[in-house]
Amino acid sequence: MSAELHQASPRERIVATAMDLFYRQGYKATGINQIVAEAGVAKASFYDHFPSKEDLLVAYAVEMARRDIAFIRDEAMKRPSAEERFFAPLEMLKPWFESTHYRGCPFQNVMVEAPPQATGVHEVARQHRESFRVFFQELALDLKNADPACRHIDPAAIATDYIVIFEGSIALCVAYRATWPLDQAKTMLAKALHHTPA
Amino acid sequence: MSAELHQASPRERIVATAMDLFYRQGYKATGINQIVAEAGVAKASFYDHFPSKEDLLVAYAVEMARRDIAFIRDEAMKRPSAEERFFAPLEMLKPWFESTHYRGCPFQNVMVEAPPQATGVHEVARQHRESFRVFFQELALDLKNADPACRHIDPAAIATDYIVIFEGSIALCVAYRATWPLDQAKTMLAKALHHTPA
DNA sequence: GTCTATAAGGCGATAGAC
DNA sequence: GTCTATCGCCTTATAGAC
Repeated sequence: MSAELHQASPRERIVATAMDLFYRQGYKATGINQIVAEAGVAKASFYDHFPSKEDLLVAYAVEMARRDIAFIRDEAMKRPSAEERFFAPLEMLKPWFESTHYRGCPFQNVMVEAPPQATGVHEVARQHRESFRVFFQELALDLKNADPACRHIDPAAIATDYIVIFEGSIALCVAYRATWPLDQAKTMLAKALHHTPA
Repeated sequence: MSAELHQASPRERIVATAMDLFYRQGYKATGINQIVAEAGVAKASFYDHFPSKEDLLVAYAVEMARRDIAFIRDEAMKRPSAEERFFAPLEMLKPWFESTHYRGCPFQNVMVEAPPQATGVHEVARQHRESFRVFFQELALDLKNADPACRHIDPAAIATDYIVIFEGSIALCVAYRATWPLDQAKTMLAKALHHTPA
């Protein structure tokens, strides 16, 4: 258990531990025993806060979604130009993947590992993707207003393109254990921006 | 155990069972006990053919890759026009996802579930993606030669675009439990084909 | 090849004492 | 809240009889 978590509540320590282990090791590969040990809580306390392991998975997904969208928004908004903000989500992934050894998108992973009956988790993952699409649309609108060369773009259409390219490059980064798919994604998006609609 | 497998060798029955269960249920969710039971082989026979569960996972990945690329090539080559062949890989996924309840790409799933030290499986998955990229390049070249409107395209560049869009739409089909990302992918690729390079 | 039995351990989850 | 103990079940893997 890390030092900064020593004073947090048991529930917070459990969720914080799950944030780390579920992502790094996977859901099924992480046992309750390891979670309670690393969180420094008694097993009885765990089941006091979470009726089952699946409930913790939901809490994990909710918290991950919250942090993910908050982080990506904050980072993007630090960029000075609309174009830099537009590409920020892709730029941010490079150091993230290198530091996490290419474990990819937590929600792509959750879709694979979560039991089919765990509808709550799947719904959180779907909702999170929708949040991303909306954010991409905002970025595209921002760009449309700021850059005369992008005057003609359709923010909604660009956002849908963006999410397909975004997800695809993430999956490929994991497969190839490399970050070139992110550069590829950036190039493809740039082409989409300057493509004159038929 | 299904009827047609009754006369196959024990090893073939084991692999055939794994092809079904590893994909449908996932690797970690499928136990050796279930595999030997459904394959109709004794547990000792299983460990005679596969030293460990991980070895079966490698055999699963190899066989899945072989079938996958063979199936997609055969189906694509049945199409009469170069354009239909080019889009065939995307078209084929629609009924597949609907019939398998959106379990997505076996190799995206394997990447998530396979233990990190299972380097053999990860290598098979990476190689399979490379096979797809090569096939996409062949399709693009075919299209370039057949369609005067595509005279200007760069098959290698189109293939890289294709694989990013391909993987992305697969991941989104799983997330949204819908096939619209495949249509989106097709539209994006069509735009890429007719986009005049700068 | 088949069968049963079992080892050795992890799993999720519970109970009771403090 | 903590601790330990345990339940029942599952896991991968092995051993021995036929």
